Amino acid sequence: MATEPGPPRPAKGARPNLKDVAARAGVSRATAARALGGYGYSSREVMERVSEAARELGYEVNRIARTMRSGKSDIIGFVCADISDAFFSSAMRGICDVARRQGSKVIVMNTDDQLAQEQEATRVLLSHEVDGIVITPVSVREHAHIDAVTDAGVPVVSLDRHLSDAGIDSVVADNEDGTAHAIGHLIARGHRRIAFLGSVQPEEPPSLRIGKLRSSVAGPSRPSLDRIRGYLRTLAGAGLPADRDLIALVPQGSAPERRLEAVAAVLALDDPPTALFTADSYMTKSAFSLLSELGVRVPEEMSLLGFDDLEWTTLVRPRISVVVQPTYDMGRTAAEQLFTKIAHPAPAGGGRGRRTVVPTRFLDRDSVGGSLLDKGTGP
Amino acid sequence: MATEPGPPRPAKGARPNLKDVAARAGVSRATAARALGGYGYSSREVMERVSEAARELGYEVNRIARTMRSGKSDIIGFVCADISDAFFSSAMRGICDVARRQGSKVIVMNTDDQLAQEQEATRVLLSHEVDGIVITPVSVREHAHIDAVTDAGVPVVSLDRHLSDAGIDSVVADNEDGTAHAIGHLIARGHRRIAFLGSVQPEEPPSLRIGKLRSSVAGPSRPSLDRIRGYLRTLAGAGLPADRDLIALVPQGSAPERRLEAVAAVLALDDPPTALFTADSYMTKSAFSLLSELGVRVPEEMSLLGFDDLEWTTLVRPRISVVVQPTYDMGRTAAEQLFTKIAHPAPAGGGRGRRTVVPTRFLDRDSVGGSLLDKGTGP
DNA sequence: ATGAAAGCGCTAACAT
DNA sequence: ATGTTAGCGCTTTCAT
Repeated sequence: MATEPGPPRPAKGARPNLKDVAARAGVSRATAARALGGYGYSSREVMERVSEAARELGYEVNRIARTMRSGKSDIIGFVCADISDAFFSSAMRGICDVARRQGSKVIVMNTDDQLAQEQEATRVLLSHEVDGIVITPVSVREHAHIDAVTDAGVPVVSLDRHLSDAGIDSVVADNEDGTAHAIGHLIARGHRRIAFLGSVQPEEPPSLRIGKLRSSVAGPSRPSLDRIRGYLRTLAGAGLPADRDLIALVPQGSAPERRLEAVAAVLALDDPPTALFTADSYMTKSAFSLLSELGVRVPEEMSLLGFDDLEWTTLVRPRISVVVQPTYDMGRTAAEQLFTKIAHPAPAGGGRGRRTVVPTRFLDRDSVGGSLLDKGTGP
Repeated sequence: MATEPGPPRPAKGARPNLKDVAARAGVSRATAARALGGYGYSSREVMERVSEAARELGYEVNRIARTMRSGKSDIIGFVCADISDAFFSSAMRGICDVARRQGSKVIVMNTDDQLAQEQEATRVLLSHEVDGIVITPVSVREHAHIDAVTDAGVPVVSLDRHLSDAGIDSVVADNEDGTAHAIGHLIARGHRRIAFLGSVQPEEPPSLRIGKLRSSVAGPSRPSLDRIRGYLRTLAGAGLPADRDLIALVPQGSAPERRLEAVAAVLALDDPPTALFTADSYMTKSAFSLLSELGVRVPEEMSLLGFDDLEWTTLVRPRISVVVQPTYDMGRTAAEQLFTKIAHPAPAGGGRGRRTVVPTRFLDRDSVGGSLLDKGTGP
């Protein structure tokens, strides 16, 4: 039992703890903690001896114990509908990258757009003492469970949706303006009858009021509604009448057939549109599929313009013009704001909730042509 | 200070703990824990009183404290190259679904295929006391850090890659057979010169030996190499010569241009192929793009067959025939095996590591035609 | 069937 | 600059 070359080692094959390191370095646990944690005072010599011991033992702090003591877990939560969806997995990557830089990790919870699952997710995350949560809320009205999180002193940032009248920061794309720009582009190309194909939350359906001069959609801000607003606003701004028949809304999460039917119905109108604006990637896919199946030539016979970029939009012919939102950056931004709040806890009450709107970009490709009704349009 | 209707409540706005519940129910902490946890004995009456108190207080167990005591965190880790990649996000969803059923959560760590990041990821997960880890290892040889995890008594399941000679369970697709089937299909359609376009780990390059009668590729099993094996094997089985010029391998993570060049080089051969087998989704995309740009008609002038299904493969014309791996199910299966190991810890040493190979499916669509060399092929 | 008490590994307040 | 000590919230013997 030599003691000189081999100072105390933990007998077990288990992970060494701070006591082991301290013993090996011949100091107290508190000193070892200070030396390793880099806080408080410790002499250079002790610092070296301790980190040497830690290295030899392969010591790694037990973050559970640290969390218990400090209240900081170095874990944040991401609550979304479905991580396998391209929007969320891209945002997730942005969140992860920020978290890593902060020494934090991310737990993902899928809700499938079910409020009950979202409520459970927040409870579970709270019970794991997460430092904060990025959430894409199912509902923009029912947010008692989210308030409960902030009430517990845990910062929350809402992604992709503003929460009405909750003092919660949010990061969303400029859905209304992005759509407005796209519709403006169609109008500039001579289109007068432009269809809007989109999805809406079945639980929070919009109530559309289509008027001769002004049209509007009631309900709180959310991407699906804001895009309709952008559409309506631009039409009105150009003095064009809105036509209820040109607006097809299917419930979110509908079977692909429902979307196809919606597109087909619009195409079959007596006075059909000359351009289709598809307000989300699912609709864009359905519309493109159907047009392609029907042999409708794009953009010669029908223009197509969509929201959300996807890999395939440049692979098909014609390449689809789209409005893109910076999904990765939205995740990144949400996470950055979250960590700011974690570092500087708001003084209770928290104010109004900062709303960050990130710009979309319009990618002009080949799926929009001049309107057939608009004679004299060059190639 | 009425005590009858309002038994003790925690004064603070903070989360109530077991002591609060116990006090309100008028029992000891141990009893409250038993009643809530559903273990040990407790009278029906006490049980009801305790859960009533818990409900009233909005009590939720503090899992950090529970983990500290029990050693079980109800968290598992998923270590992958990049969660925004479709393969991983789909697998992730499978893992999450299983975890949820088990009352567990998932922390994701991205490695960008960097060994150093993977090593750090495993260390970090260990320090969070995760119950197990699903990992897609960067390297199939360098797995000391993974062994360290199992040595710490934490189960690991490897996804998409077998670990050579490590006693670690793995779940992979039947890359070799899936490819063999696809190549067999091409041969049956009369193709004799079939190009193989794929990617390989820059750190673990394969050494190809192309012989008159037999060809082989050295190196441990991994998807990229196994697909080459399936290709070579099928060629040999059909008595067809392998041609080194028809095999183009770019380093994984190469810029798109590199892939495009590789495809172009194969097309420009003096004796060009009549069919292209693209061994991963990136290559499929590059090949399709280039063919489309060059105006090469598929499948009339060139057949195309790929590995991995993607949304766009049915959107483009012709629709691409592909070999698909069940990504969601692979994640699900890996997680199921992980939880089995968590529930029944292996008796140290752990045996040889169970290898699960999940079948791929061949989706015969429109991108494969009869070879031009093969006269008399019907439409 | 219930309670008392120890202790998981760490950090932070206090003492030296 | 370093050591001592208490305690985070829970689970789990061990008594009763």
